[in-house]
Amino acid sequence: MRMAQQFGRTLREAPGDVEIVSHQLMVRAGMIRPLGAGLFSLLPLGWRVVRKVEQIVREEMDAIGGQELLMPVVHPADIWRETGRYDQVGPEMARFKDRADRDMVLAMTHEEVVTDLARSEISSYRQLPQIVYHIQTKFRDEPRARGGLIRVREFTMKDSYSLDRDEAGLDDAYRAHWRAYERIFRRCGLRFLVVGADVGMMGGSASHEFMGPSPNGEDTILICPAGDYAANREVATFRRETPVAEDARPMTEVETPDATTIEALARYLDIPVARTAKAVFFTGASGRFVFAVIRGDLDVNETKLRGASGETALVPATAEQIRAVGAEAGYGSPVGVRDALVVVDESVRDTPNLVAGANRVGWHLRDVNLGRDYAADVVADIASAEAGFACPVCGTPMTAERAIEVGNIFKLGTRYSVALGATYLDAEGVAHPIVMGSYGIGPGRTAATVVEQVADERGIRWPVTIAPYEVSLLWIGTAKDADTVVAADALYAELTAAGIEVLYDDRTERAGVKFNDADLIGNPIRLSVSSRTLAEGQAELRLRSEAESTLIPVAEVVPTIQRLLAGLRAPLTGDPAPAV
RNA sequence: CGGGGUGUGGCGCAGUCGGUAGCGCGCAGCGUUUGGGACGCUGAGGCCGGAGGUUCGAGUCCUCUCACCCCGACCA
Repeated sequence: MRMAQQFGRTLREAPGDVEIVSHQLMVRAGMIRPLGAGLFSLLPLGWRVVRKVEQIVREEMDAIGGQELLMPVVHPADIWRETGRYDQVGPEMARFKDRADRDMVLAMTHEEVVTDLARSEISSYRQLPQIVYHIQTKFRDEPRARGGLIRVREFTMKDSYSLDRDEAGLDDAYRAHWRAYERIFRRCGLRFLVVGADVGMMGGSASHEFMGPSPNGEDTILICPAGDYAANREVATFRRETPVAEDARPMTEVETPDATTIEALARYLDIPVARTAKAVFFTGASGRFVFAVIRGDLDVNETKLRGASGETALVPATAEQIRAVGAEAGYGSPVGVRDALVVVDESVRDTPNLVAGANRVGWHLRDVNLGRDYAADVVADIASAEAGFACPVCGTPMTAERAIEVGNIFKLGTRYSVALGATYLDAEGVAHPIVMGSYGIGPGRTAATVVEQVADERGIRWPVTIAPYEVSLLWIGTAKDADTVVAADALYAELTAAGIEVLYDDRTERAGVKFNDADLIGNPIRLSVSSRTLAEGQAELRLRSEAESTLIPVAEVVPTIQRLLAGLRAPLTGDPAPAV
């Protein structure tokens, strides 16, 4: 491609409201342009990158037996009503009516449609297993889009679905996807981790996320440095300390003026925060009051609490709701509360004689004990894991890292096939629901996450596998320097003929402008010629990832670049590196 | 949805006490320059997010509204 003809220009400065590095660089490099909140056009340069990611995804999905198809973006609401998600999913699903006043939705995922296909296409165990996938637009009306391509409202997603006879088949499909995803992200040059995750609105029995570590990530993952464990903080567990061995003492009241926070309380009574009990109040989606109790040094993890309480959603309770169950904000404890689901963290079960609220302003209770002074409806792990907490497997203190979710895999089981009646007949003629899995990757978000990881102060350093072009070719000098332009034109033709992807900066610009744009756009190899190099019959070669350049004879440009490209590709694809 | 912020030419910004809009970059033309974002001259380009109000007069003051960004809530 000749840059003089390229649609979309580079910018010296990013728009003022752009914050994160991938967003800035992709806008400056002329790869993306905003249309509205969370809505982007992909310009030719950016679209090439995303298409390359998609192509890698296709190849790896095909390699595990996936069959590509295409499902609609617009769905009748009825099919979402059949699975119950029409009411379960909130305003993040866009809804509208067609001209005949029928309720319609914009697809935010495709379990319903693929299950509908399965119930009409699959009738026998002989037709299973199957993996189908598509790369299709999704719309999720996020309450807050942010970070360029990291969190958008409209995006394309590769989603695949496995259809199996039984759990063992699902396990195979799940493992196959796991391996395929590892290959995909490795080929994209992404640094990533696989972590255990929450199943969320998808339902089902297991889920893992593929996370690209980045300070701009929206998720926190906990990692065991010994390599024994990695999980999203939403679900991360940790090894608990051994229970405190201590006889229960009689409960007594103590006046604690102005001690409305755990810290203030511990200071006032001169006790460790770990000897206090903290109460946190929520109203569940069912309308039930959820009364969570946890030791003062820990925090409640809402995802875990949701699971333990059986509620699909939790919102903080209001002061009136808190008083209605007999508690008092700031001085709350489960002692004497009514009409509430009391969920107690294991830490409280394992630590006797805690200081807890008296449900009376200015008063606390000493030596409160679970079972004697109040009852728990549920005792569970509802604590949030933090950096430094012990690995649940080996006990090593874990580290916490921010990361971007680039892919996820779910074992769905039979939730959708039962709801929609997608069944097959086994060899005995008995009907069974199809066992399903669903698996997603966001190619645009993957590309942006790579940028987050590889950017330097000059711009992007694309891995060769997903760079918009393999080579940036530029001539240095003036347009009147006809010989230089002729030589560069010839190199462009020669490289292109050899099947090498070249972005040719044929513009009449000064050297600095061309170098800076090449660094910004970030193709892995830069080749430049000028009257100076040509006088020696040479061209200058430089890798975007390195500071040093070398001169090579013009006649050897094509084989040299082919060798370099193979060398850059090898560590990403697992192909053998060429002999040097 | 709560809190904070910003809307002035394609991009980055200034605009004081209310007096009829400016700078840098970019863009077009000409000339000089030419290996890491050159210089000079000339020029094009703005309903100051929108609506209402106050005023002789509003980019500037008031009210409402819209959009975008950040933090939080939320979220596969």
